[in-house]
Amino acid sequence: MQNPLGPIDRKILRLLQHNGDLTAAEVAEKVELSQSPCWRRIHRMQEDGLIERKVALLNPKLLGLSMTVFVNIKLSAHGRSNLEEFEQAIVGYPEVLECYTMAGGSDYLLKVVAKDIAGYERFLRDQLLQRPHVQEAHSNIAMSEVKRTTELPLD
Amino acid sequence: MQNPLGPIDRKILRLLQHNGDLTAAEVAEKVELSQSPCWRRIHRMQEDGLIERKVALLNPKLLGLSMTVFVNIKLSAHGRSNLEEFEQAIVGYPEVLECYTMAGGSDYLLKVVAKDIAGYERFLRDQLLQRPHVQEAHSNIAMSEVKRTTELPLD
DNA sequence: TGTGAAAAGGCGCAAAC
DNA sequence: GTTTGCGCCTTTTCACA
Repeated sequence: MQNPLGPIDRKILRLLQHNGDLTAAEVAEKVELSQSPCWRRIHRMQEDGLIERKVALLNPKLLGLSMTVFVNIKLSAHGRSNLEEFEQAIVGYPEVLECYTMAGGSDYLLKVVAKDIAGYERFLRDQLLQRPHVQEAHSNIAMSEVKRTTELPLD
Repeated sequence: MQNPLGPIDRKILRLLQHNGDLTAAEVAEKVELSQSPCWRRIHRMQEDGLIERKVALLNPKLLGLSMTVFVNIKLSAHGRSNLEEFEQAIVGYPEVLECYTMAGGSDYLLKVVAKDIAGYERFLRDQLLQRPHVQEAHSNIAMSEVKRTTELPLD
């Protein structure tokens, strides 16, 4: 892997993380390069894992997923196996989009989506709170979305 | 727009939000359909906005973005224009990936990425805290990532 | 690294059934 | 929804500066 990312590569990445449908030729045009080297750069960055994959982004509202909730979880037992078991379960829940271990007050922060309050409560009551060693779960409900992007800063 | 999403469409979406490189033919094969109707379904869902767009997902670690911070913001003045001005600024910051208005304690929740503590502090001190009417900013630092996906639940 | 060209096959898209 | 087909375009490679 060839690390120090040049300005051209940055530009390519910026384009691609905004529109994954762009072909090598289209990208080449926008970065003022010819096809081949542009294609090679893209290809290399994919192999390096810098470009992880391409995905289709869906519209949550149109799918009826109008709720986003951030949940702070605290466990009552912090043995290695307890943590691992909890984390594995989390990965398996499709309604949990993100999960981080946190410094400070709570052990985990989860980002959860649901259709509505009822749907969220069902997930909370029947799934999350049923897990062993879950001591606290503080739900913070998002009322509206100001910004949501997958584009990382490239400066 | 043709609303009640059938099980085949769901399956298509599930595939596409996992791998956006799949061609209509490949999707068709996996959902046991022939090319054309599959292509038409995908095309329709794009026009309907259900499939918003395709993007390349980059690896934050390899870009040196090893920090994720969730920031709770409280404003001191909640006039319409203050809120709008703040939100516009937020949208303009590339290091802010997500921002929601929250029910409860704080006004906004931001998800911010940075290279390291120093980089984050610079953003906090020089950008966020410099904005008018920002009263409080509580930073919650993510230590490790258990799960991170853009795939929405489709059940 | 860059440029230009070229082969081959795949893909989008539409028509007819 | 199916099968068929056309033609463009994309990807991928090579020789060369």
